[in-house]
Amino acid sequence: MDTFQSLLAKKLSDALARAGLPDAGELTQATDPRFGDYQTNAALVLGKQRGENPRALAKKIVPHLDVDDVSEPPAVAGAGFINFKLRPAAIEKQALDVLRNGRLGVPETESPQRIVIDFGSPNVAKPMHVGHIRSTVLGDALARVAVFLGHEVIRDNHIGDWGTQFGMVIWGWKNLLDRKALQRDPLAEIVRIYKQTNEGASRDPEVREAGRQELVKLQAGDKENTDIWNECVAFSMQDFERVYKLLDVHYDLQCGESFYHDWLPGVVDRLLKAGVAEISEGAVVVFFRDDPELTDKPLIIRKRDGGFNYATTDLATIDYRVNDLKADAIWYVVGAPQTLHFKQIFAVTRREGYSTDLRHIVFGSVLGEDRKLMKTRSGENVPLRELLEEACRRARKIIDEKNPDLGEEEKNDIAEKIGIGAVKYADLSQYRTTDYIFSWDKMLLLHGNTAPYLQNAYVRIRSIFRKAGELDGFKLSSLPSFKLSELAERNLAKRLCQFAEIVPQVLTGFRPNILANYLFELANSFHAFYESCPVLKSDEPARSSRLALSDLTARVLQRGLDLLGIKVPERM
RNA sequence: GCGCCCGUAGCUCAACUGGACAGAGCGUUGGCCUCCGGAGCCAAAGGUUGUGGGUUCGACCCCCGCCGGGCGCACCA
Repeated sequence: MDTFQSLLAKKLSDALARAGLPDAGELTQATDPRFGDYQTNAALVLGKQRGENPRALAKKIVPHLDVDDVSEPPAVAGAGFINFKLRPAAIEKQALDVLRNGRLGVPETESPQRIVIDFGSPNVAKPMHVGHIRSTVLGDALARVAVFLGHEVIRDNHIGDWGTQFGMVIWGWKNLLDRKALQRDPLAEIVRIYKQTNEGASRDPEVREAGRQELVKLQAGDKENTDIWNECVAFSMQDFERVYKLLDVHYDLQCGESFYHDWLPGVVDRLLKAGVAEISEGAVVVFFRDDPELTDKPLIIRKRDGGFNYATTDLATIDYRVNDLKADAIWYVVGAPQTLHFKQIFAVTRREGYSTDLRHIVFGSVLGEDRKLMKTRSGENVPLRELLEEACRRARKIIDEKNPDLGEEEKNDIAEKIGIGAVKYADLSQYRTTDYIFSWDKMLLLHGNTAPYLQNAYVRIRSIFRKAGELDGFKLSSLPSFKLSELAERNLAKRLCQFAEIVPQVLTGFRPNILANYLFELANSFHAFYESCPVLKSDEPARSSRLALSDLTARVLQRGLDLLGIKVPERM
């Protein structure tokens, strides 16, 4: 089905053709309600192209616009904008179409792709910390939106399970391990031995060398070291899984760096043979002499000592994703510090002739209240699991105050939905590339642009329907058409119709925050409607129409929040 | 030194990638509960978009120069 936007855009194209003008400009939601509901700058763009007066062009276009069924007569305004104001009858009809449409009117993409999304990527032998939250939450949301729009998505957790740190971990395991501590809290013990070994290595060259030897043995396939490595990976994965369960994040694939280990020599050989890479100062290096930005930034793919680094691994990973997984696109949801790295990697693959659509989706950092990278008091990274559990605890405390009569089990369930939702929403509602300051108080606020505010709007609607069921056994299947007599009703209905216009935009520019902002405005519109239009106490046909409007709001809220990976409670 | 990102109300952030008088929330001030959940609604005050130029019908957005902050630049991932 068409949205208002796509419908008006088509009608605009037709009108331009009839007026003997080329297609130009765009048709968008109005920037301000006083201009109407939709607007086009076609006349302005054409005016510039042809050196003609924009207002005169607009006046020439308007008579050719056949929009009588949806819009009041279009008006020329300002420098040459053409404004459209929707007719109430058109809103009623469109809202009904959306209500009956299983996808809430959201169109499927016309060019479905197979997309590998690389996000999360924690390191083994370290707990996940706040630094991982944006990648994980953002990547998951983008995956959900892409799936909903009809793409085939492979969520891949590129776990850091093969770094040089393993030499240290294995040496520590053999020399410092406390078995009892390992049983109590495996990951904490692994972190302890790693840190202690690291400190030892920085003082004592012999320890460092011993660690290096353990790494060499591991990479050569030594049985004992491989077993230790496997155990460390398994313990880490347990920690990750707990976090993923809390976050409701799931992967289709968890191919860590170790997965690509055997292919690295082949990658280097191939690039050497193809003349893409060359030997320089004993290392194998790719130079980008024709690229002014990278000309003085060579990429090492084999170190002087013969070892490979993560650039090599990333190249092998692209091979796998393109050749075996048949990816049309690969999205890397990875922090901004790696911008240069990905530019280099992408440049290499272009030189090799890959046509895959590679995107580095950067994001800003999570800062503490002091505007520095968020750390604990002692300067450590904040473990993600503890942060999430704290969010749930704080949510639980609020529920105890607001709604003490709920059962224990339900309270915990709600607390999890609110606490986790608040953390995710604080992240996703922000523009992707800006750093943001993590604040418990602001995040769990019950009003303002927060997850609890949106969840509350949903809960109020559910409450209406519980009551409706008690009163007269109301059933949604018997819905009549919309009758939107009040301004607040029409505003809400228009907003609901816009969901279909907003969702596809999330992927152009990878901006879940526009969906978050839309949902916030939707909740605003609903609350305004709720205040001024009684639902259950009104007479027919308004009553049924308002119930339908409420139902549709609940469904859009639920679906929209689901696309952000946020759950809604029935009560809170 | 070179490159990338950032600077918007007291605070935290938007602004649909060049559109109309730069919008929200928090906080502040003032209203609204005989009414479906007040975890709500309505309203007011608050701005030279870091700064100086430029491009054009039109600039928070693009270009150039400053100021201030963050990050990255050959063998860590």
